[in-house]
Amino acid sequence: MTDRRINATAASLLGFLHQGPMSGWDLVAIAQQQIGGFWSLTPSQVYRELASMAKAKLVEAGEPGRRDRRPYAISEEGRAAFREWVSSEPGPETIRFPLLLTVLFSAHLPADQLADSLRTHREVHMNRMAQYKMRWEELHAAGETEPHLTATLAFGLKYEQAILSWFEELPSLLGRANATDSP
Amino acid sequence: MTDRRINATAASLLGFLHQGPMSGWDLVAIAQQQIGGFWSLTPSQVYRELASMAKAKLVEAGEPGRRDRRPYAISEEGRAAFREWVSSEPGPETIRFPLLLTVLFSAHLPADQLADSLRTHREVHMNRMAQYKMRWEELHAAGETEPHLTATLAFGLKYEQAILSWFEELPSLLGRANATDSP
DNA sequence: TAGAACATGTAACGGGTTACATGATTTG
DNA sequence: CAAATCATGTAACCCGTTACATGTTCTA
Repeated sequence: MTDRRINATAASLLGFLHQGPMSGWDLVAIAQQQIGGFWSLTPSQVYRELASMAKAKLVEAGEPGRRDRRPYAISEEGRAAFREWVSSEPGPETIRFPLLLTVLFSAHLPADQLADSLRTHREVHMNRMAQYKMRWEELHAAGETEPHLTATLAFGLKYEQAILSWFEELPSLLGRANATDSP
Repeated sequence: MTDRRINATAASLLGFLHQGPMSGWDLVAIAQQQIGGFWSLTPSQVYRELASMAKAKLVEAGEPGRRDRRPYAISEEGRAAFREWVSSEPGPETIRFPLLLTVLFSAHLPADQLADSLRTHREVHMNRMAQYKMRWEELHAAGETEPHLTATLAFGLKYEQAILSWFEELPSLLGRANATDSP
């Protein structure tokens, strides 16, 4: 009887709650680790979604434990809403990459400033790549039980690799003036 | 004296308006082609931003031509606001890929439904890749004058290639049950 | 015992999305 | 002349972001 379709962010919280009751804090942490690479969410959002889902009876708040941890449990209606969401067509992906706007319009920018930005962002992605690789090793060392986790992590690896590869060919595309590496 | 910082969407419109006055319709088209791959925007947004920028004197509306085309021209204040934006640090990229949520939670989904979604999305990306390749050829045939366009297009190619490569290794990660190709 | 990390929230704003309305021009 | 396409917009909603407030427990 859930007539209002839930959004993807709420749905992902419900997805995690299938593993058992969790607090907002737990959910932020697990979401950051498992879907952070392709689905960002902030603590504020999590608490708001939890509150609104509680109102809609999709989850039930338990008694606060130590440090006010308030565990939320998924309800039967919650499972139904989740099932409905997961079987609906996933929408197209959206990507918003400010750095690429900067690159496109970098004729209006001193060359060294562009190079700075590129260097900074490249480092961010190198770090992310390193993180993903570590996680990949961990998963495989642990015996590889969860193919879905592996599959999404594989996406992260491909994605970061593509970006790094782009950074590498950039200097030759833009001309050495904007090289990201030093002389 | 522009104390309110403009947002990236407005900034990109100003960026395009450096080429000369354009109507909302023109801007939607050019944005779709040149930044659509990493920065989505809708007609509604464009018209709203134009209206608000006109109010803030960053652009000036001209007389409507045929079919009510109303050309907007960037003003001196607009150039200043753009310059300020382009020299500010570009923020981190955000990506939201609903299909990956579906994959992560696909234990709650019949295998054939997942396979359907995967096939559909894979085709979308194959088409995008084909588009990008055509555009790449066009640019190079035309004599390669604009390195920034080339650079952003190169990103699109890398990105789509990464996604396609991910689709290809998916069956082996998820087990043949969810293969995207037929027997 | 002070400061760091934990934990939960609220309020407001901005902007992305969706749905809808309207009229002009072109083409079959 | 009817239908398709071009072109501009408005209104409302939802949701992501940011800033802030508050109290708790751990640890150096």
